[in-house]
Amino acid sequence: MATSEPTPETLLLLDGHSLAYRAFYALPVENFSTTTGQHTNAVFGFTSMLVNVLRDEKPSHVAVCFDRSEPTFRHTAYEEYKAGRAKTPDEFRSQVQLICEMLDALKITHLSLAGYEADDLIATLATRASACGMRTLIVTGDRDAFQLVDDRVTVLYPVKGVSVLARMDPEAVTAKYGVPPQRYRELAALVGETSDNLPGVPGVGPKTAAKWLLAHDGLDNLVAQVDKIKGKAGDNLREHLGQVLRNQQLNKLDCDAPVEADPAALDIGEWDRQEIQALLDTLEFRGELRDRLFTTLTAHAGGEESAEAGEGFSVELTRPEAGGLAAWLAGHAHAGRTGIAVSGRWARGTGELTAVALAAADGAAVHFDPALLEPADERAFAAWLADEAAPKAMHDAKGPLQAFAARGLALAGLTSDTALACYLVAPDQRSYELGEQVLRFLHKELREGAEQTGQLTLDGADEDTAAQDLAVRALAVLELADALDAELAERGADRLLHELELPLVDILARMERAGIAIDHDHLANLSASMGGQAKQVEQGAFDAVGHEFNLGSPKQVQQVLFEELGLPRTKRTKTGYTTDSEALTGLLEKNGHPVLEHILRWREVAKLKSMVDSLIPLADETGRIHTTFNQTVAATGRLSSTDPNVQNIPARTEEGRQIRAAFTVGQGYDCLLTADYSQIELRIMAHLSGDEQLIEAFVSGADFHTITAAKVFALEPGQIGTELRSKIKAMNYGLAYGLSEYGLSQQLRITPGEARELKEGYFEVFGGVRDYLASVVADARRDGYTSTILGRRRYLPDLNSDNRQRREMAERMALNAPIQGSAADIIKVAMIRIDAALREAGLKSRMLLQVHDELIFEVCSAELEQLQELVRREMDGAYTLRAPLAVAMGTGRTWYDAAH
DNA sequence: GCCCTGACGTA
DNA sequence: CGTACGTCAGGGCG
Repeated sequence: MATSEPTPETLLLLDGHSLAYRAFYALPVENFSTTTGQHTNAVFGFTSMLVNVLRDEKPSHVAVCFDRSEPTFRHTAYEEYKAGRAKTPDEFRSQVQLICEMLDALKITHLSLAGYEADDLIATLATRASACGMRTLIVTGDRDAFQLVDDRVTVLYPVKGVSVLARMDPEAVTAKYGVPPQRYRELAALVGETSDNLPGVPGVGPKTAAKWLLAHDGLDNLVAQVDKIKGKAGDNLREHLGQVLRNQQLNKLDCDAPVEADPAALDIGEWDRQEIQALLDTLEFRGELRDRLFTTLTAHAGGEESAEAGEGFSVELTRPEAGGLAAWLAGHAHAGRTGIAVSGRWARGTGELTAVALAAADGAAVHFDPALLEPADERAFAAWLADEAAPKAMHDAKGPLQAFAARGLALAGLTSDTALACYLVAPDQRSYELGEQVLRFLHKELREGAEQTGQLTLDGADEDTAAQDLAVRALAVLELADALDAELAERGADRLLHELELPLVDILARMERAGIAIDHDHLANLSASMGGQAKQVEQGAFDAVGHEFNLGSPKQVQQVLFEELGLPRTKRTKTGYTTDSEALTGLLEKNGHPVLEHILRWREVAKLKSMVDSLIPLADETGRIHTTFNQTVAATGRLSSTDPNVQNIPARTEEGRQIRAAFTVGQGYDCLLTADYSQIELRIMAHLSGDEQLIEAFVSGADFHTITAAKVFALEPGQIGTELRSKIKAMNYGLAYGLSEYGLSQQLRITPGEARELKEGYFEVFGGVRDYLASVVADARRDGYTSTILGRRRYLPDLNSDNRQRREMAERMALNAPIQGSAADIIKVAMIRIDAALREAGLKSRMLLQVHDELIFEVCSAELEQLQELVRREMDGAYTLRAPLAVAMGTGRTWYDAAH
């Protein structure tokens, strides 16, 4: 297909089911599934065909027609119509809904009509379009549509996979079938259609049928002269004549179906890029797949996103001589905001710069190596960079900030970080790569020079290209920042960026730079002792089964447990049967095979040992480790931590907690202080629900789970034993996660009926919580997103999925996101307040780590009391909840000792 | 070497 | 069939 000129007034009609079915069988389903098990091969294939046709044919009007489940006149006329068809696979049916969502997002009309097949709707619309002078293109895998082909109507028929379409115009139909399109129905009636359960004349294929139709000038005459047909085929024709006439009646498409839509009204609307992004996210179309789809969509679909060639970023790049940078800064970098892009490396609280590009609002750009600057330029750059009054934009600034800091440069005046802004707009994305966001929000391609020329160049030219690319990135960041400011203002998230996430960037950078001291000897001792235990336990496992095997291999463990020892099979996983600790503990209780204990114990020790061993080499020359906090990965608004992850250091068991004893106070300081919010998520749930009983339980100040249990069971708090308390504790926490009755019953080892009673009893007392939780989901379903107390949104399009698994998953996310997200908001506010207060007070003590609801400080003992008072004040005051925030603190030489 | 899976650590 | 993460080891693929 090579049509490239736009053809005005072309109507594109697609047969939704037919094409989706093609895609479903053409694309291997195992390559197209989401983590929730939703298959997406049909969605992908259909969308891919759609965008290809949009790109190649540039229609002015589009509609997609779908079949309905109700019987049609064909079923009434012939009971066996389409009988014997294999039942539509479930994996297919759930995808049709997704295709409709995709079409909704693309603002493409889709329609269906009870009693009619998609083909009839297509025939009707095509007929109407012809009548008003439009051309029609029909994309379908159903050959019946060939009867519609004429000078104005063309069928595009998929011949291979989802990418090759045959263009069936009158000539092509005639060439393929030997009869013109208007005779195609007659041919099909003779030959039959297996998929519709319409048998034809035995022994008669398209060749014979065409020969007959040509020789007798059509089916009517053929029927009239049926006695003259010779041979076995002739006998068969006479014998099956009724069937042929019936086929002809049934394969006629209805050109006058009561379709409301008018072809002229099917023009392509402006589509919503947020919606498309969100949908591509939930479909988990990523990597090459997503790029291809989205690039095709953005570049060619009729929406607002066309990235037009040659309309990219034009920069006036200068590479300053000595003294030139100072002059450039004076001339360009004060009036408006300046975009900054850097290249270099950064990790673990430090980094190095290899190049910096600055782009000013006037299109002027400058590129330089900060290591090669003249002293005057260096001073000018440092002063400008640290100037709060010179506004700047960067994309993912924290890493570059570390690299600046390593050169002694400080950055102030950051008025946008475009990665953070994108995160606030769409927190569910897995990547915020600059090029993607530029395409999405600016509808431009961030073409890198190397890609553009596609050839190897000499070193000097490479350098120029790299400089040009970096300057383009700086300009792109600048433009993106403006676009995102508007985007954020629209959804009321501008304060979230400017007052929360942006101020946090530098705080996190300093926490990363500070790192935390590690007691190497303690870790080495732990490693040795755990290594010894692991060996011993491993040997015990070998003795118990009579041979060696790899305890770290779930596959080998399955082999040993279920095949060799014949233990009862556990819950299925994708590839076999689970050997997780819950399942093995269950087996142990039932069966008690000694190897089970060894496996469980070995896993415990091996896990801890590997954590210890991974920490040791991360210490720098001063014995501190420096995590990296990621501010844009958790969809709820939390931070995450990597290399190492300091947010999953063991706390549950005494043995695990020993690792915390290796996190210790460093030189120049006297102890660590930990401060955490007690039950912050439950307090938020109480606050958001406004449930007076739950709020009262917190205000009373006594043990929360005991008080709530007393209320539920109508007892005195003193009468609540551990069992009742733990039941209600599970309820309290479960609610915030969207726990089901089944899940609750599993956890408490009670029957689902008892879990139901427990839940009902709970809601009798805490009805406000029930109402709140219900309204969260209902509101989110209506609005498309949830919100935290500070207005942080999470978009959950799956709330309207017709796939139960996906929908229920989205409902649990909707229940949890405002609670977990509000907690994240609050501790971020607290960190900013604490940081400001520390500076204000001129304290040397400093914040080192954040673990979701806990902050860890390194303290000078002379400042301890002042610090405690300050931290408590700022954490308590971070937000006013109706169930007031409560902070618990502890101090000690190590993280272990500072527990409280 | 890369990617996925299962398992498991935290809040 | 309870949310949010990151890491590790094994194992399949190229």
